[in-house]
Amino acid sequence: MSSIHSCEVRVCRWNFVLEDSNNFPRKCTEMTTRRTKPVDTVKNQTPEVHSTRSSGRVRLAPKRLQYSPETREEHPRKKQKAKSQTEKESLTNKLKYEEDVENDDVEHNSDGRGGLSAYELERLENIRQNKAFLSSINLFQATEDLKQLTRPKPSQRGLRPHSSVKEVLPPRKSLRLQKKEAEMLTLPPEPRGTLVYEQSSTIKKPTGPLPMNPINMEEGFQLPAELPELCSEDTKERKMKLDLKTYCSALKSMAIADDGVVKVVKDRIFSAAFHPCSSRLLMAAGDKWGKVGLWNFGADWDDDGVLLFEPHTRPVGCMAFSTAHPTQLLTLSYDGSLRCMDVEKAVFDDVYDIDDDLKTFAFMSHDCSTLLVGNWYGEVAIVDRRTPGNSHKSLHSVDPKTLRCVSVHPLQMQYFAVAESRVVSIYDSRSLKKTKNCAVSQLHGHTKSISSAYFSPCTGNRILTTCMDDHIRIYDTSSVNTECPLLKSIRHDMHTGRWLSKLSAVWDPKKEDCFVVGSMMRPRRVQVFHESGQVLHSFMDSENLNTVLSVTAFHPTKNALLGGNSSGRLHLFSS
DNA sequence: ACAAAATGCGGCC
DNA sequence: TGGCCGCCCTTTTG
Repeated sequence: MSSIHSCEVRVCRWNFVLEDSNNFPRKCTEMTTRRTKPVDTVKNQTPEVHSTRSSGRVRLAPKRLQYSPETREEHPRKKQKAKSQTEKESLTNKLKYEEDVENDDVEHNSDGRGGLSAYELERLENIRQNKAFLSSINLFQATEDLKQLTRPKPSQRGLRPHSSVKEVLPPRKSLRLQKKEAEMLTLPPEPRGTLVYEQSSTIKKPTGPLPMNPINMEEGFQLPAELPELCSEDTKERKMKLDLKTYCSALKSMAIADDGVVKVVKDRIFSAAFHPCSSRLLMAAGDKWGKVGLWNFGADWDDDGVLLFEPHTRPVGCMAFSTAHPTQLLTLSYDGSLRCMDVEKAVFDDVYDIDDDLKTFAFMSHDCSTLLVGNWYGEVAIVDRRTPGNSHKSLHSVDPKTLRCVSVHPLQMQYFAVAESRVVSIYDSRSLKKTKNCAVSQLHGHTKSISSAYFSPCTGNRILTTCMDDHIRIYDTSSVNTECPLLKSIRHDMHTGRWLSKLSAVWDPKKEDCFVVGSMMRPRRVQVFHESGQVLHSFMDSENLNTVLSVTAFHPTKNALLGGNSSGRLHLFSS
C-alpha cells in the first residue's frame, strides 16, 4: 500500500486549473498537463486514481476533483450542453406547435374561439410571430448550411494510416496466479523541468551515408528507375517575364486535382519543396519526426506514388533541391544533421553534423556546393561540400539571441540576410569574424519575432518578411549596403497556435514581385499577393482544402503550387 | 459519436 | 533571465 500512498501525496501537490481568465473552461489537455504550486485547498482531498501508465505517471479523474457532488457545481461545458439541449427541445416543441397551428390541428370548441382561453390565444399568436421571425432570419436555411460545414473526411491517398505492426507480447501471468508475494513497487522520481523522453527516439542517426530504403515499402524494394531519370532531367531555368494579367489568369486556372491531396509523411509538415523537373510534378516534404517523403504525382507505384524515408530523427526544418545537381535534395533537421539525398547513389550522405540544433540553410553559390547553415542560437556556418572532413566548418556569432531564417542574395551571393528576433540584418560573408559581426544594413520595424525573411528570387531587390506581430512586410533592398526602406506592410493573422507549423510568406520563383502564404481564414485558403499588398488570388476548395496549409511553395517553372498541412498531407494545385 | 491527448513556442513579467 | 501563460489551430486514439 505504501506505493499507492505516495501516489496520493504526489498527486496532491498538483493544482488543476480549470478556468482561464475569461472563466472559460480550459481544455482537458491543459487540465491534465498543467501543474502549479501547491494549494492548501486540494491538499486534503483524496483524488480518485483513474489509471496508472507504464511511465509511472498518475492520471486523475479531474472532473471529480473540481466538480464534486459536494460543491453541487456542474462542469461549465456540461452546463452549456444542457442549456443548448433545452433550447433545442423548446425549438422542436415550438415547431411542432407551429405545425399544429398550420394544420389547424387544435381542439375546437363550440364557442367560436375554438374553446381556447385568452392565454392560449395569446400563446398561439406568439407562435405565429415566432414563426414569422424564424423564417425572416432564415434559420432553417442556416441549419442546412451548418450541416454542409461539417468537414469531409481527409484524403486517404498516400501513406496508409495503420501500417505499423503490432508488437507481439509474451503471455503474462499475474503474481497472484503464480502464488507469489506481491512486489514492492516504487514510483520513478518526478521529472524535473522539461519531460525526459525515451532516448531512443531522440538519438541521432549514425553518421555516414544512409541507404535510401523506403520505410513504407517491403524490404529489398528497388527505387523506381523513373526516379533518377526524372531527377537528372535538364532543368535549365527559364526566366519568364510574365505580366501581371497573364499571371493572374494562370493562377485562376489552377486547382486541386481529384487525387491532388496525398499523405506524404506521417506527421506534421515542417518543410517542403518542388523538384525543378517539368515533365512530371515531383515533391518532397519533411515532418516532425525526421521523415522525408517523396511524392511523384500520378506515379503508379504503391501508396499513390509516395516513398517515405527516415534520414533524421527530429523536425526537418528546411529542405531544397540542388539546382545545379537536381538528383540531390538537401535536408536539414533540428537534430543537428544536414544530409544530401542523392537518388543516383540511392543514399542520404552527411553534409554537416553538429551537436547543436540546426534551424535553416541556404545555397551560397550557383553550383550549390557552398551552403550557409544557421543554428537556433544565432550562429552561422559556411559549409563547402567539396572539402571533406570537419575543417570546413566556421561558426560566426552573428547575434547571441535567436535565428529563424537565412537567405542569400540571388546575384551578389556574398550578401545574406538573417532574421534575428526583431530585426533582419544583412551581412557580407567576405568580412565575417568569429564574433560581434557588423551588419551592412538592417531592416527595422518588426515589433515581435520574425519567422522568415527572403530575398526576392530574380534580382534580390526586395526582402519579404513574416513576423509574429501579424504583418508581412516588403523592404526595398536594391542598394543592399545602404538604407533599405520599408515598402509595404500587410496585415495577416499568424496565430497558428500549438499544433500547426508557423506560416511563412514565400516568393514565387517565377515572378519577382508575387508571393504565396497560407491563411487561418475560414473557409481555409492559400493566398497569393502582389508586393503592393493586393490579393491576386485565394485558392479555396470546399472538397479538398479544409485544413491550414502552413507550408507553401511554388514550382520554379510550371504553374503548380504545393501546400503542406499538419497531418502530413501535401495539396497540389496545378492547371 | 465523442472526448481527450498529442514529445511547443513566442511573449511577457 | 527563468518560468509562467496562452494559443483555441488539427489529428489520432480509445
